[in-house]
Amino acid sequence: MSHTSGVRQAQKQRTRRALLDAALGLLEEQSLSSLGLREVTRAVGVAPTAFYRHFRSTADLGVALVEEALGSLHPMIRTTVSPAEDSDERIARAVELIAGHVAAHPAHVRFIARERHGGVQPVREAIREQLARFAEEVKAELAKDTTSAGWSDADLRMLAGLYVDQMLITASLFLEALDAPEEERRRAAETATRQLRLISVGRTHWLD
Amino acid sequence: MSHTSGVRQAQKQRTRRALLDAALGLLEEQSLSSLGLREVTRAVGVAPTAFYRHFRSTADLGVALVEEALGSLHPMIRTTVSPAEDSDERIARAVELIAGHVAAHPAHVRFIARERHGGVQPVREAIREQLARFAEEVKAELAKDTTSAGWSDADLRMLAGLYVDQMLITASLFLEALDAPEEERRRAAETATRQLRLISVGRTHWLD
DNA sequence: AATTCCGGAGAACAGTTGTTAACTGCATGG
DNA sequence: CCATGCAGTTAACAACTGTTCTCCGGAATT
Repeated sequence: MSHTSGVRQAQKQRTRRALLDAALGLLEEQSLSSLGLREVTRAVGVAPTAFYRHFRSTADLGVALVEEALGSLHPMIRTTVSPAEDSDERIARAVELIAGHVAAHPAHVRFIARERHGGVQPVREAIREQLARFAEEVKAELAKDTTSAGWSDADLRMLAGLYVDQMLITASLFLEALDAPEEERRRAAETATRQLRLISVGRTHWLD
Repeated sequence: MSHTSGVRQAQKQRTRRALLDAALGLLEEQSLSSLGLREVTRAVGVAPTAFYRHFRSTADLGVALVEEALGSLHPMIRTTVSPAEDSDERIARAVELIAGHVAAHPAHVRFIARERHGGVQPVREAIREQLARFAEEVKAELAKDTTSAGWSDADLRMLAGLYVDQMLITASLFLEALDAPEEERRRAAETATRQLRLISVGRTHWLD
């Protein structure tokens, strides 16, 4: 039987975390396909060979980062997309939630935006998979809404995909405005809100 | 006076083209920040130092690729977004046009999608600038449309941005489906059409 | 208390990288 | 026709890369 805790495993997890954090930091100014294994271990202060005790390659580390960045985000979906009395209020809440997430985890957001179409296939695949799960969850939530009565399955899928893509666009918009003066950040939120509102309008008149 | 043609300058342009093409080819499986100067010259069959006769660095080459990939695309905007009798017909024409462009220049599209949020700042900047120009042109075209009567400047800007983003999303969707069976490509076109149609519906009911 | 297990260190490997300098050959302009 | 300009070459540089093998110390197991 393998103890889940213990001095040994705890220390291992600590260096693993250090590797992930160091990589995430280095990835703010480059992309994964140019991230060197030695570069990461040097930043942590550990021997290059120690890297192999945790990851097969930097691509492997990238996949782990994807799970970390997106895996813990699923619970957020339900509360965001779920129906509310006021449509505008739900939109405002969603925009605020995205803005807060970007401010709290900018490196994670940058990593996803960068590697979604990046040069490392397994990582692209992992992101695509997570986003597909997101879309499916959004679709399931949309199906509950009374607004979606009479919608075809393809229509629901289309709208869910649109929402997921819009979420990423909004996130990367906030990311660009992170270090900018507050006025620009306000304008970003304004734009995102307007766009979501237009989609919402299109939604309510879809079956005309 | 410097002759624009001549055996000398012609040969220089030929190797320059060879460098750009080789780089574009190599960038199908990696990102710019990991693209080596020697890698490019080796692919062309030229000495590494010859690279410097054309570009200061690989980032510089990247900027040149951006101009090549997006610079020649501006004339397309007007004809695509310009008003038509039938809205659905315009949408279908736009989707077809994007699909055709992706099929004709897949490497260019992949490059833009990859480096838009990639690890090389000057290239990101160049892409951002070109896309901003696109958005402005789309906005100018939208302003002419009778559907946009009574729209505020911020509303027009929002919609133009939405269209530009949607164009990129659609392009990268087609890109993923390029080597896939025809049925998947058809579904991609279907989804893109539906999404544009929903935006169109939202547009016509915006001022309710 | 003795033994196994295992995360990490150390050294060495062949190969790669960007950049420099000094060169060569040939089209160009006077 | 001769002198200049300049795209491309050759050689060399220090620094870097991923990966292998061997080893060490201490926690975990018995």
